[in-house]
Amino acid sequence: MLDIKLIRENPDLVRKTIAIKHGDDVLDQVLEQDLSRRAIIQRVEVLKNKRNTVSDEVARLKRAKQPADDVIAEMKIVSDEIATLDAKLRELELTLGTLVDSIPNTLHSSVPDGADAAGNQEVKRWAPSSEAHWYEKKEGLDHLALAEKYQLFDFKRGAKIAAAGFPVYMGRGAALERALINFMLDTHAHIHGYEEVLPPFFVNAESLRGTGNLPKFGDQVYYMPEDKLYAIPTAEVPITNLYRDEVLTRSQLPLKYCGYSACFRREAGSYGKDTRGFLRVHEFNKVELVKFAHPETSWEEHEALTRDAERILELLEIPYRRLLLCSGDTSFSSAKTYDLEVWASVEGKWLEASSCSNFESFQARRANIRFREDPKSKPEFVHTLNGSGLATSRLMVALLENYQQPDGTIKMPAALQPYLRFSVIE
RNA sequence: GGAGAGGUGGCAGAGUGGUCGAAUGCGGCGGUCUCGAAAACCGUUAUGCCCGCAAGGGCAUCGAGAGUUCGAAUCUCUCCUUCUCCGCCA
Repeated sequence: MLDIKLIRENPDLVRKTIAIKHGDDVLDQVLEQDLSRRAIIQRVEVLKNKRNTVSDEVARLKRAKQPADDVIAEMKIVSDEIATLDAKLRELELTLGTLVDSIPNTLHSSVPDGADAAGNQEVKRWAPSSEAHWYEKKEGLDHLALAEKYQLFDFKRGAKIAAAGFPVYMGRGAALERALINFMLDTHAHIHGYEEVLPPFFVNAESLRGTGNLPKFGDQVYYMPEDKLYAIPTAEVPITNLYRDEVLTRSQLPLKYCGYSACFRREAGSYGKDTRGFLRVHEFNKVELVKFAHPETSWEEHEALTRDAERILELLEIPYRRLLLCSGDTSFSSAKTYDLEVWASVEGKWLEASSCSNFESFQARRANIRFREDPKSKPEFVHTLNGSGLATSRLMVALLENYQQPDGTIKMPAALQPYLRFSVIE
């Protein structure tokens, strides 16, 4: 959510942002309703002031055992008028709030212009060695064929017991998945200095609103109406909301959390696109990084967070590239986003495995997460950041395909050895 | 799932229709005293919104929302939540 004062004072900037991020052009409505809102507030507050003053007068008369019927009758009229205006104001604030909620976050100055994913800039490419062959399409079995050959995952039975897109991890596949999660958590917690959290996998509507998933992306989230709970699409939601409606102290910042969760996404409307195997599933596993940062250092923290995610890929020796998303591809809530894509050699594709964003105060304002510079100063909004560190599903595709040996066996990355009881899948 | 008791400022805890944004204590901040510190004493100590260049003024907020009333922390209803007991259960 943007600050209404920023919208009021920089309408051109906001109008431009809405256009770039393909939002609804609600700006004129917002400005108009903001004006009416303030006009009503001014009227109703004069009346309330009168009511308060006269009510004191009534109390004084009653104590003095003097009649107050005239004043009371007069105040009845004022009170009715207040009630009418208050109702109008409530309605107006509700619609205004919805409109403001639908305005996307403004972009950082370093974000390049661009209409869609084609405008994203590759800013970095990494491979275990500098040889070009890393990025060539390789012969061999793709991850699905490998999974079948070694019985690592069972998509068919997953579909039987749940639905399509809910994979079952079997045997060494399950062990490898678990090893990846533990390796990533340990690396972030013990080397990168994040505190580990294991959050609930269900959250309420207010939490989803705080991170910006509601109301705009409500159709992407699984909902259990009986309990009014939503299955989390990412651990970002529960972890960012840890400090919803709280005021932190400056000395606590930056707060850095890493957390594993299963992630549930309906992926409505994306049928038929990259749906094979692990490329697009309704349930997957992810280790998420979340930071609550001081506004002055949030951009440094953003670079550091992205590096922390990249470090995982480097330790696993999986080739990747970093993309700086262009203006048109940067998400609704984000001011700037880097995507990390891993190279899946048999698939011959770059697969998105991480997305690292700085939301500045956009989420913090929605979720009301603040800090105090010192004990006497006014609370200000923190900056929130997050990034996948990383999602296992896409990583698994790249890992299996890249580590496939000429003889068809799959070597396990050295970094995972402490977490595994086997060094090769054969 | 059933029964009962609660939710008040950073914390503890008074307050059952009118001078209550809210006693008191603790904590925090500033000061006096002191070589310094402690103690003691004095002062101060919420957030949001509206008007205003500012100084300042106003409105709202006692778990949330709705209602009764000229007037609600206080009365009514709904919801959330915490605790205790019973039942069920990994």
